[in-house]
Amino acid sequence: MRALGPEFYARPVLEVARELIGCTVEHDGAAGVIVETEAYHESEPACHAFSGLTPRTSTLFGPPGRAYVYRSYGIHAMLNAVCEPAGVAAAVLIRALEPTVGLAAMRARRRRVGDPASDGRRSSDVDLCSGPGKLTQALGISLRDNGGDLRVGPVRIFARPADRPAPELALGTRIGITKAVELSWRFCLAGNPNVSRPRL
DNA sequence: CATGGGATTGACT
DNA sequence: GTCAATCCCATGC
Repeated sequence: MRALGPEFYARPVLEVARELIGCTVEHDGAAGVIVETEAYHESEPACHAFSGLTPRTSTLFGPPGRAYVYRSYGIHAMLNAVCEPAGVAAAVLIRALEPTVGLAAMRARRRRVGDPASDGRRSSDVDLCSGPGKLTQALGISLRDNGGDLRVGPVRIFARPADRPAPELALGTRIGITKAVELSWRFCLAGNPNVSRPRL
């Protein structure tokens, strides 16, 4: 498998968001195929970089092909791929994966600590990575991964195998935002059960 | 320096 | 369907 480099990400963010569907995210021995993404761009108010360069958004304004990881609701880490040329702030939020490698490690990291009653209660493995906070927990991705090179790691993204046809996509509006809610900048692998709710 | 608000999730009614 | 948890950081005095 080939890790994607800056030339892949240094393009319009909507294009990258579409083409990341079917690619593979890997970290610390666990991996999954991307089945859901959202695009964010400095020109629209839902993007963290809308109000300019701050310490928090510096990764977004930096070179493409890096990880932008931030904390949401004080609890969850969110994984994004920085896109467009350096100086233009844009990123693709990775929202859901189909788990492929390291399922046991994912289950262990997703198991709630200090709650033995929850062991074995998981309905199925679609709960492992079916949301942006879930997949970072399952893969062990944390804020320390912010700014890391997605070609080199520790978090890496690999190209979709060239011998397979482009997947059929469904698109809709982005989830959990209060501004620019009308933009259809969410992309899903049509019919995949690992997509987060609401399904498209 | 104090305050307020999330690109969410899981537990509960 | 409702709701709390929890922390980083942007903003404003």
